[in-house]
Amino acid sequence: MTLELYNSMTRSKELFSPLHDKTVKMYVCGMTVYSDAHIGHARTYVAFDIIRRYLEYTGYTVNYIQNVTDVDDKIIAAAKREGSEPLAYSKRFTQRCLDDLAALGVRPADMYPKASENIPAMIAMIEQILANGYGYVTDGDVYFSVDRFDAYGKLSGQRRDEMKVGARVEPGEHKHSPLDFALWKAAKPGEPSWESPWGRGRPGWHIECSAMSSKYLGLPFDIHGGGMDLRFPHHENEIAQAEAATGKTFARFWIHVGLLTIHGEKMSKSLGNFITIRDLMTKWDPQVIRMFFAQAQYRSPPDYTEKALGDVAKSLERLYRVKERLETHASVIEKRTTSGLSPIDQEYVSSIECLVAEFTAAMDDDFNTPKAFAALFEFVNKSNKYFENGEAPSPPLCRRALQTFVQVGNVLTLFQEPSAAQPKDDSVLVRTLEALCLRYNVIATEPTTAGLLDALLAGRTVARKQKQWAIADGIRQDLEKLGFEIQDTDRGSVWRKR
RNA sequence: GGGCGGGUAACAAAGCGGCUAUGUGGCGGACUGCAGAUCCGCAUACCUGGGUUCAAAUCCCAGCCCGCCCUCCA
Repeated sequence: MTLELYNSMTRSKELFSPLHDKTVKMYVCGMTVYSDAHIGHARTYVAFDIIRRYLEYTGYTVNYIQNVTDVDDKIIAAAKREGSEPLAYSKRFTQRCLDDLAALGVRPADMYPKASENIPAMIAMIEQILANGYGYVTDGDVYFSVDRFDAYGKLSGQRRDEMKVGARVEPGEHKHSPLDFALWKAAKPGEPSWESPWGRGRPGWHIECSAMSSKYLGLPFDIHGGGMDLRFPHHENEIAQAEAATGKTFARFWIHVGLLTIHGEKMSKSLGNFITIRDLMTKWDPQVIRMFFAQAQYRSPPDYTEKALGDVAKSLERLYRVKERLETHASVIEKRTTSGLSPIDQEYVSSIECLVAEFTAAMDDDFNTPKAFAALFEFVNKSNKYFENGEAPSPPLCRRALQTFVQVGNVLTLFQEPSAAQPKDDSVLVRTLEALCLRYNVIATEPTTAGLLDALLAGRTVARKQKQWAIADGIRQDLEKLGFEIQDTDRGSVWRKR
């Protein structure tokens, strides 16, 4: 295995191998749960889902931890607005956000530690930082002293003297230097707070990630990830805290995901272009959304447009059509008497091997999903040719091809839903189809969606034989309105759910 | 001002010294009653100006644009 990973820390691709044999320890910054998860979150967590799946595909065990920030200014403000307890409020949104991600088809992380449940670990780390001389206490606040930490800026490639120019100090803060950041904030009335050696208060934002990643993964761990926007100051601060406290290297590889834009603009509430996962899923199949993200390499920023999603939906169709054709051929009883593979079969065997080789090569190159898709589509083309070369495809070979296709597709979060070939029997649809049967004078034996469709198609075949094109086209059009694609193939007419 | 990353055909998006990327769309052909699917073929590219090289979209220099971060942010 020669996985090369772009490390944001060194700004170059490096050969990846985990510290501990076959286990990859990965920490990804999670959500601040003050409102519904948006499609920017989706972009990031789909990217890490794919990274995780590929690592597993290559034989690693991945210990994937994603935190939940459930104590924060915005949460407190939002809870106050609605008149509820901040922690109850964030608990509700934690569930909603994680549910949304799950509904999108993102595999859950192995653990979602909450900030509110790990206060002792944070206090312990702050004490270590103070003991090592990297922080100071003022009026119940605790700050990290950036000037004491020489390596500060190593992740974002910035120099401290340059950073000071743009740094801000909020009124009421008691920082010694503008770059210093809060480790612990003194309690304010009406806000959640915990006892600490510095009086009641709550943790600063950055400390939770340092403390929880150290606690649950140990230092150093293999991969630390998050959105590109977190690189500075959040991740820089995480490094400073963890390394100042422990003296150990914090994370070995840093992965930053390119941020989603909407029609070329940054997504933000002020621009009014904020789209939640829930909203998007009312318009698009989760799989289309996931594939949309995967079509761009994780480091580049995808741009959301309706057209882009529509194009992806069509591409996905092409993938599914081949999957369905493979399923059909795979389930056929072998008719051939000779057991060996024909030269055409042999060629298809190489196509399958080629898919695996190219897919692996693409993903080994810093999870190059666009290249991986190219391999998949090349395989689609070869498969279609194999089906149509005049010789009946070999069912065992198709089973093998299907298995490979699905296995590889799964890494890209594809094919997680069964093929849409078997629609559900909802009563409205059944009644509509029955009405169509009456209109076209067709008798169905089974009052199911599939039975009615088959009957209508049989009726259409009769009409076609009698060259009654108006009737044949009418049936096709009516079924298309209901979302069924009708195709006349050399083996008869078939329907397919769209 | 400082830091980071980009500018590839109609659109999206790989490639990053010599080899058809790929997908959607367009055009033509095969198949078809038609449509669709599928296959075959075609067209439209590498921001600009220099340089290095036998050879540059790919390396170097300069310039012009664009995005993100430096304040909470995935």
